[in-house]
Amino acid sequence: MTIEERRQREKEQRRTAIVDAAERVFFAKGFDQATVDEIADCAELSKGTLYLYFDGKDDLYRAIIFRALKLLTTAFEKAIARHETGIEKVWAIGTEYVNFYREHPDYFDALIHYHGQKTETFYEHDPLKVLIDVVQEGIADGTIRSGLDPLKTAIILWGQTTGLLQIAFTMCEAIRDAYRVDPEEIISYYFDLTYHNLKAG
Amino acid sequence: MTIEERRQREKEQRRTAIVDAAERVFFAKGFDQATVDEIADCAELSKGTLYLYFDGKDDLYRAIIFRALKLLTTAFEKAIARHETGIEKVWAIGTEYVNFYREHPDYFDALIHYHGQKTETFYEHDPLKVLIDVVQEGIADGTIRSGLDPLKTAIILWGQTTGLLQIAFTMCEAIRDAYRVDPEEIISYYFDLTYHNLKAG
DNA sequence: TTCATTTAATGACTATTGGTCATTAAATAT
DNA sequence: ATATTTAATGACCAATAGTCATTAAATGAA
Repeated sequence: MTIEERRQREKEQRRTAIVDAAERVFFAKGFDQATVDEIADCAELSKGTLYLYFDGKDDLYRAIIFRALKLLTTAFEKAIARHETGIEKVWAIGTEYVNFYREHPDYFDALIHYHGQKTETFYEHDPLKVLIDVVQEGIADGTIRSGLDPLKTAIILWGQTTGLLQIAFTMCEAIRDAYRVDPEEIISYYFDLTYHNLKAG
Repeated sequence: MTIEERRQREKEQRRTAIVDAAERVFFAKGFDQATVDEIADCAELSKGTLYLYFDGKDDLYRAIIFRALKLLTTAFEKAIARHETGIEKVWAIGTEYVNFYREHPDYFDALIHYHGQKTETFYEHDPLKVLIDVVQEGIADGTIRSGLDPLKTAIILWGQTTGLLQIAFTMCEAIRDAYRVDPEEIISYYFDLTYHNLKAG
C-alpha cells in the first residue's frame, strides 16, 4: 500500500509542477499566445505527458482559476477572523479583495478574464459563500440594516464590487487619462458609499 | 467624382456585409470555435478579401464590439430623452441596460467577454459618458443627493451595474440552483437599493 | 537475479486554421 | 482598343492543439 500511496503523491506533485509551469507561461504571454509546447518545456516534460494529466489547454487554465479561487477564499476567511461585527467583516472582505489584486494581479486578471461554460461552477472554494455568511451575521448582530435581504444583498455586493474593481483596474490608465480621476480614489469612494448604505442606524 | 463616391459606398457596404457575416458566425460558435474561412464563406467572399477590409480575426470582433457600443449608447440617449429629472434619467439608463440584454443578448455577451488592449478605448460611442452627464444633471436639478461627486459616482454606477448584470445573467442558472434566488429579483432589488442611495432628501 | 506485466512518458505525426501573396479579373482611364 | 489602376482570389505556409504507437521505467512473480 505504501507504493500506491507514494505513486499517488508523486502524481500530485507532477500535477502541481505542471500547473506551476502553466501559470508562468500563461501569465507571461496570455492565454492565446501561450502554447502547450512551451508549457511542456517549462515543466521539463513532453507534451504528451501534459495530456495525461490534463484534458488540454483550457483545462490547464481552469486549474489556475481553481487555485486563484482557493487563494481568494482563504484570504477572505483569514480577513474576517480578524474582526468582530458583521459589517466590519464585510468591510474586511472588500479591503481584502483590493489587496488580492495588489498581491496577485495575475490571479485577479485570470479570474476576470475567465468565462467558463454556463453550467460550470467551482463550489469547493467560493468567495461569495463567505460574503453571504458575513452579511447574515451582520444583520443578526444588528450592525447591518435589518430589513435587508441577506442573500440578495450579498450577491449584489459581490457582483457590483467585482464589476467596479474590474473597470477600475483593467482600465486604470484610460480612466485617469479620459476623466482625470485616480481609480484608487474611486474605489475608496465606493467603499464609503456602500458602507453607509449598509450600516444600521 | 461620382465614381469615386460610388466606390467608397460599395466598400462601406462590403465592410458591413463582412461584419454581418462575422456576427452570425461568432455568435453561433463563439470566438475560438469560429474560423475566418467560415466567416468568408458566410459572406460569400474569399478569405483574402476579408483581409483587405480587416486586419484579422481580432479586428473583425472589434468591429462587432463597436457596433454593440454604438447600439447601447444610442439606446441610452433615447431612453433619457423620455424623462425630465436627473435621477429619472439615471433610472432609465439602468432599465435600458437590462433591456439591452433582453433584446441583444449576443451583443451584451460580446461586450462582457471582450478584453481589448489596456490602452484601447472606444471614445466615439461611450455609454459611460451619457451616464456621467445625467448624474451631473441630477445633482444640478436637486434630484440626486448633493455632496456626491458626480464623476466618481457615475463611474461607480457604471462599473457596479455592469458587474452585477454580468454575474446575474451569465451565472443565471447557477445562481438559481445554488441559492434559490431569481436573478431578476436580485436586479430589481439592486435598482431599489441604489435608487434610495442616490436620491436627494 | 530474471523475466513478465503493468504503469508512465515520449515525441513524431496529423489536422486545423490564421494569415500571406503572387496571380487573375474587373473596372476605369487614355 | 489598350494601358493602368483597383479589387478579389485561393493555393500556400507556418504555427500549434491534440493523438497515439512506441519506448522506458517501475513493480511483482518465479
